[in-house]
Amino acid sequence: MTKSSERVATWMNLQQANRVVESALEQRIRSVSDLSLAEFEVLFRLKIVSNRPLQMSEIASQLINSPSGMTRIADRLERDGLIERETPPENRRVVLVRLTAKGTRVLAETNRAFQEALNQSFGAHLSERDVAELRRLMHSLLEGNGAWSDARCLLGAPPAAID
Amino acid sequence: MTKSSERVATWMNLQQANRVVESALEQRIRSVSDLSLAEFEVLFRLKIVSNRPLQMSEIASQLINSPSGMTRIADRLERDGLIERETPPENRRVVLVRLTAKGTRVLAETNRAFQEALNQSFGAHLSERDVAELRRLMHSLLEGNGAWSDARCLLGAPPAAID
DNA sequence: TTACAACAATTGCACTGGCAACTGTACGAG
DNA sequence: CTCGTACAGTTGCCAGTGCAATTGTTGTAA
Repeated sequence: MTKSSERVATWMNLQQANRVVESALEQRIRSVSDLSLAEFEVLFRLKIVSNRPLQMSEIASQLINSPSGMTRIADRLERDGLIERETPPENRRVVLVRLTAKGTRVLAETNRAFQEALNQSFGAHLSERDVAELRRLMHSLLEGNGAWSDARCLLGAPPAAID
Repeated sequence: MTKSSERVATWMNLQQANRVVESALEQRIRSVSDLSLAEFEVLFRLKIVSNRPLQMSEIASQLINSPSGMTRIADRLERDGLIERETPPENRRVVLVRLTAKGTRVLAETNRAFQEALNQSFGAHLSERDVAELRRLMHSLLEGNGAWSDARCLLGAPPAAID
């Protein structure tokens, strides 16, 4: 197989793997809550990755979706009472997003299902070593495309416990 | 870092890498044609992966999108004169999709851009060895999630030349 | 002070894609 | 033969998302 077609195949498999895992996670999350994967990820960022109120743009850049998309997701989460928006007086341009008590509770419950599904997806045929190797490769891929940012990952930051 | 949070980080990086590469490819393709990435992939399957007319459902299962989604994409491609639909007399349930001459031409042009973008995305920081390793991992991941199918990849089938 | 550029977020609009319901076809059981 | 079921594809409808334009805010230069 040529170098070029090897890359095509790899790209296709990457895409497929992503979709398969994504849909497994989405299904599992929906089975225990009303959250979409995107909504869950926002809550996850707020509590487990950062554990502090975040600006809309911070969350958006971490998840690589457009500002407008972020606004929509926040709309839904706010409507359901899982987050609160607040513009700080010292900079009235920004909007800080924080979890509500309900949001924290729902996240904790949903996170259990998420972790289960994740362990199932990655644990099934991948050794711990494989996972580490995979992460290294993703790291390289992101760097190579100028998309690496420490803020975007959990690097070195163990997740905060959920109370 | 715990085993669990390692997996979370890996999953997030996988997702990010996928999005970054996807958007790079999409942009590059759009810069030389009117095709979306999804539309390009259908043409690519028809000519380069299979090089024969395919049923709607065959293409859909390879790309893992819903039957209805496949119909919409085929609608657009047919409207633009890139593919033709034909129901064979021996089984009037199915619809065979084939490339038109125009479709073949557009694909050939667009494929050049696609390959360039792909080589740029994967070639930048990944050695040939890395790419092979990545593919192995994706293979495991798909198998572990019951989503492996030889039909879905290029395994062992060198791409046909585009005339 | 005023004018202007940069920035954060939101809104209007259009498009894509999925689910569920539907049409038409093939095939097996009785 | 005919009925019922499974199958392939399409359509109606709607949720999610991105782009471009807009609002409101901050900082800066004249």
